[in-house]
Amino acid sequence: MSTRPLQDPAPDLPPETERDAATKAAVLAAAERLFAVRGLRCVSVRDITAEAGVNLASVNYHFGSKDALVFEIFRRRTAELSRDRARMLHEATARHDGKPPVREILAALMEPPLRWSNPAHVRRIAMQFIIRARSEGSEAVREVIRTDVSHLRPFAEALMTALPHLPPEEVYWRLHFTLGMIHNNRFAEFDRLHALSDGITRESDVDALLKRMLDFAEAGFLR
Amino acid sequence: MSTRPLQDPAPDLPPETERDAATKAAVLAAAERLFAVRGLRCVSVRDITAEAGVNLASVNYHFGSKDALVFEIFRRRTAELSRDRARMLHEATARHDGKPPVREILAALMEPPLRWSNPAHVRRIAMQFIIRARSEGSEAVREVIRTDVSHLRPFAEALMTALPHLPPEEVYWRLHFTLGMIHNNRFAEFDRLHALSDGITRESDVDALLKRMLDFAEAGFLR
DNA sequence: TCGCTTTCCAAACGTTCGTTCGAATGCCCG
DNA sequence: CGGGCATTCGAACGAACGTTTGGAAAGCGA
Repeated sequence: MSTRPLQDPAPDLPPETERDAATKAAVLAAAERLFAVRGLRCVSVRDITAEAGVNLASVNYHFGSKDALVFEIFRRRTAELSRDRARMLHEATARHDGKPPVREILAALMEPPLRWSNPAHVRRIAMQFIIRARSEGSEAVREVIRTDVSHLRPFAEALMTALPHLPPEEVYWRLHFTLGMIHNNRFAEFDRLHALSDGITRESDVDALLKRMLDFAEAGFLR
Repeated sequence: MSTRPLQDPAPDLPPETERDAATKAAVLAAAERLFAVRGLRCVSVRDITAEAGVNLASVNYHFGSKDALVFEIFRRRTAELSRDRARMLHEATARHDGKPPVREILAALMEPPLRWSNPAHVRRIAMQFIIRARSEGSEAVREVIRTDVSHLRPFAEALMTALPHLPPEEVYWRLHFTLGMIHNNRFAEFDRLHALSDGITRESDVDALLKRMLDFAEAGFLR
């Protein structure tokens, strides 16, 4: 941890090994926020630098290109999310002598992104950005999503340990279905659900939603 | 069925009440194909008109704008998909004296988009376009997705009839999870699953995938 | 203070895009 | 045959974009 001053708009984005670079921090924070709210396509480099109060050329100077900036934020945030998930899985593993039950494995997968999505959470914007980048990102982003599955491996293995009678192929498919459930928690989908149910579904209750998702997915795994 | 000539590149897109308008048909077919393959953003009006062999101004003349063209294709295709689903639900309802079991309701929801995705299916490109438009579409497209839930109503009601003991709220949420599973069947997600499982998962087997999805979702509903 | 490197800045560049316009063309009906 | 209308065409417009550039400013070790 370097001697970085506590700044309000960008409290934690650029920790790494950089020396100072307040400009870089401002760009990262502004870009993440704007991308999360408006979408990657509808935010220009000019919007970002204006919001951050820095020069137009800053993005290309510090990050190389707009796509590289998106990639950088995406890399940082997904790494952090994966760390949260891995920590929860690790704790569950420790609690159950190396063999956590299915429900706790699934909870480690679901809870971090769900908590991040909570309006009160510090990572709410970050979560929204991740969701945006997943579907609107450049080829490089999609490449990472497609090929980097290292963070999912421990979950697949834990599930196979918890379900030794189940063929691995089956475990992988059900994990795929579960990820689909998780990735579907976007604003537009919640709105649609809200319209369908005439408003009786309230996604703001994170704990209730988590319980529901766990019930559904656990039943699918254990059936 | 009108006396429409069998034309190769656009066999069925523009049936409606138009008189001739081969140009419109060519634009629709070319646009759908290009959008599906490259994405909405990476296809210009020039690409479309060049592919269709028509003048650049044709898109704006016949459809008003590029976004309106996207919306038109999306509207046609989703309407057709909804018709397929409704037909399956109707048949299931008829088979079971007005009270189809959960599994058949879910099958009516899952099977059409899954079949369309099959490489051999006529609607493969259309399905890929729908998926693209769902995430990359304009505000108008997203508005329709968010607010038009009329096609889902019969499914929600059928599920509530099949599960009278379950609170409606619970039914809506589980339907939401099921839709998440369905929407997650994109190329990128299959590739990721492929990478994670070292290639033992083969999404090309539609029937096996459908059975797996039904097993998973049915267990979640009946648990 | 000097010299060097890093960072910042204003301005512009060059490209791509969706859209528009006016004339030309084809087509149908009287 | 001819007038009227829908369609097609080539061409250009104007705006928005990501990126580049060359010089000014600032940080910093010696």
